[in-house]
Amino acid sequence: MIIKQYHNIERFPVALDTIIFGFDRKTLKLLLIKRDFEPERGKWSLMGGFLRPDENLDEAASRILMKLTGLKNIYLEQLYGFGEIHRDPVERTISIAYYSLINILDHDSDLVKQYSACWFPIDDLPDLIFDHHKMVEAAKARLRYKAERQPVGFELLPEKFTLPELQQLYESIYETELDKRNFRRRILSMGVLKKTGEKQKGFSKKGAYLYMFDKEKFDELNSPANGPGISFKTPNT
Amino acid sequence: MIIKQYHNIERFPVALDTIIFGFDRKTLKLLLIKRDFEPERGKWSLMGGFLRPDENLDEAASRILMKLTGLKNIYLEQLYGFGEIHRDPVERTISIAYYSLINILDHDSDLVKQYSACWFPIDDLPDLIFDHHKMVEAAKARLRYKAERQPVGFELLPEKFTLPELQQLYESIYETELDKRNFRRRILSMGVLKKTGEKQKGFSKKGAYLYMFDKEKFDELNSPANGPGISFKTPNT
DNA sequence: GCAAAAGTGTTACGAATACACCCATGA
DNA sequence: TCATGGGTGTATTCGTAACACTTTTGC
Repeated sequence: MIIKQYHNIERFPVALDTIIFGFDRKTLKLLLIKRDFEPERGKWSLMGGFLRPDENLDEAASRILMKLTGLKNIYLEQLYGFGEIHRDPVERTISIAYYSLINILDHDSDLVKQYSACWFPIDDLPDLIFDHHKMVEAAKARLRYKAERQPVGFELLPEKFTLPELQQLYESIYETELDKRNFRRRILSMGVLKKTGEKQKGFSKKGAYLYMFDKEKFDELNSPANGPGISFKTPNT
Repeated sequence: MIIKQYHNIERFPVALDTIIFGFDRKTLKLLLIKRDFEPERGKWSLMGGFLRPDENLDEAASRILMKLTGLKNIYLEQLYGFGEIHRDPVERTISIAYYSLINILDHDSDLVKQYSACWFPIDDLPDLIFDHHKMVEAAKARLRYKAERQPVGFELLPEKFTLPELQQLYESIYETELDKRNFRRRILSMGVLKKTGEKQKGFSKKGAYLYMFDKEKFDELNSPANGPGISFKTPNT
């Protein structure tokens, strides 16, 4: 006999909440939405939604991210499952948190307006509903972990960027200042940056060289054959 | 108006599956159970169960671990949420995987018999049902990560243990051989081991000194005030 | 010509690695 | 007495950290 479903067990709504990181060439930011429904109407929250029967967790998170930003094929990674009994006052809900890294200039600002969404600097966030602040803390920790081993600029920066911008990004992530010379040496020694030869205009008088990520080199270095791959240690200076 | 539940959304069974690591002073092992119910009766599987309304995720994982091992207050950490649509052929189920570290000698062997459970060496596992092999891979990776920064022997070894035993454990986790002298230096330099003065009898002719973990020192070093804490890098030799 | 940001090299220190011999004891 | 596993020290290499001056150019 084939069983068609389990018996005597409870079923729960499964939510996906996404921490959306962006970087505007100066500050690391999160995209938050203002709730226009109860409970907690008017408060700030992460973008979220419920799992549907026809999608797996990654697909659901992707759909929810798309809904707010209009973006597809975005870096998205599962973070942690949150399941405190009263975390959602409406009904017992299990939430799987995801975090994503997007180029802040790419997103669809009409959609963002529609959701009364807003970018907040990571070190100056408003109060959040439910346990969303815990999710944000977990995402910050995970991003630091990830940045130690991969140049996260892949996702957070535009195609071409300068080393001072990349350094600025790392400084935001680690909430610390880095030494220019040591940072350059380390990041260049990974061997995954290509100098384009072009210089950035407009920002500084001298102008900084624009770089691109060399995805081929990166994939090569990160292939299983080459072990754990490149690494960028948590820096002190 | 206060809403009592969400509308027009699907609800899902939420399962917890636990990867149970043990170490028998020689080999790193996993505790698996033989399913005596359909589907996949007779195949091997991780110990699992469904979330109940009156417990959070950690509590549920704890209860399930207790059910098989008889052990309470065990190291248990959430790993990852698995939610492929057809991962469970009976019904769409979301599973949150946990891994736990136990001292293999502590568990209740009657319970284990009752479940037809069995310890398998980590490098010689049987086929597992559903996506349980993926869960095991994730757990192995996480354990390596954890062992880099904390002496996992806290949980996997008995109260008193020798350095050769601890080295054996690390060698199982990393699936590599380590240099005795370098291992000792590194592990002792963490400053979280206490030499008891006693020697182990029976195993080797000379006898090795027994050590204990110094939990106070460990907590001190890992307190937020002291930054990221001690670390044990992935070794080569 | 000067303010503002970009770019560059060297030294010092500490951590990780490689490596080989003596010690204690039970059989 | 000898076989087995336990215990110890040093030289070398490599990565990280600390640190200050020159270059370019828009104003």
